[in-house]
Amino acid sequence: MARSDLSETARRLHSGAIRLLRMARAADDESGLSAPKLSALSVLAFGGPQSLSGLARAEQVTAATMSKLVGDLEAEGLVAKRTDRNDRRGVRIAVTARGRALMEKGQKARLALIRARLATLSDAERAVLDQAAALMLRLAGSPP
Amino acid sequence: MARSDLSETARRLHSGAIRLLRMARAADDESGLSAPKLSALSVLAFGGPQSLSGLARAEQVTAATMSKLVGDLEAEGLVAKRTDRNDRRGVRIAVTARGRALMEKGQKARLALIRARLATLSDAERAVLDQAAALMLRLAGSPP
DNA sequence: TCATTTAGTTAGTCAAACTAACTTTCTGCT
DNA sequence: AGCAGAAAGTTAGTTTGACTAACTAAATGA
Repeated sequence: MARSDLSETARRLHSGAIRLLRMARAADDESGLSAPKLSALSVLAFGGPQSLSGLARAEQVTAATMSKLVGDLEAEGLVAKRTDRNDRRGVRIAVTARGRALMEKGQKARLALIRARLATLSDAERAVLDQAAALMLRLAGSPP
Repeated sequence: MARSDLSETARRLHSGAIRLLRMARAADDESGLSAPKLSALSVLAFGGPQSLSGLARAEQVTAATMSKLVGDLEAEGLVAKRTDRNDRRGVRIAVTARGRALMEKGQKARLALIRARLATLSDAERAVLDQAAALMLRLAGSPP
């Protein structure tokens, strides 16, 4: 593949990802939670209880930002925060059942949008996207 | 493809797109412009001069938000704004040479990141991503 | 023991998003 | 022609989410 083809693929991939996420974002309003909140809940739901700084790192924001956001989530009963028994400087943050339910609802709506669109494709096309998803995660340095 | 496979593909595609864009965002700081500004400049650079409301629609924000942002871009000499001769209620906004240069620089940096990652893949894998990009644009209802 | 580092919180600031209110211009109907 | 309603854009006010700076408490290692 020539250099210009690489650039073209990069450009279209970038553009495709942006548009796909914009489309999926339309479903977020239903949960009544912002994207940052949903995202943090998702990290907790899938990764289990975290320290505040761990959560901030996962979300690529500062501890100050995450401290505020977690405070809000706690006030809304979506996470529970308590002193870390192994290191009393820190806290452990866990998602509550309510928080998990809301997060799953939000995610379900988002994925339903994508899934409905996927259903309009052929099996071969879907297989392409399946492989591409794994490649994209690899490109970004994340585990699939 | 079964329903659960569809959901899994949707989940991984969603996740892959998020991570890919997060990775690409690392390059944005170099241009000294925010993502919203770069995005608006991009729309103007590729789509030609626009009305303010057209630009707001393309970026999926309100006219108020875009009015402020365009005001800033104009102050920075990156766009030129003038009354629309055909409808004096409105304005035409065009990217300046300076704005275009900055936008292209920013985009170049972003795509370079993706391209470098693409270079680590096999030809077959790249072909998969190329096809996937077109499919993603189709899924999102955008022209490739 | 103590200097340094780490974990988290709070205050202040800024950008970007929204809504509301407003002015100007356009459109279409009477 | 006149006018009501709609469209285009601007400004003010508010909220959220991001950052930095400053701080306290706890942990670490010399």
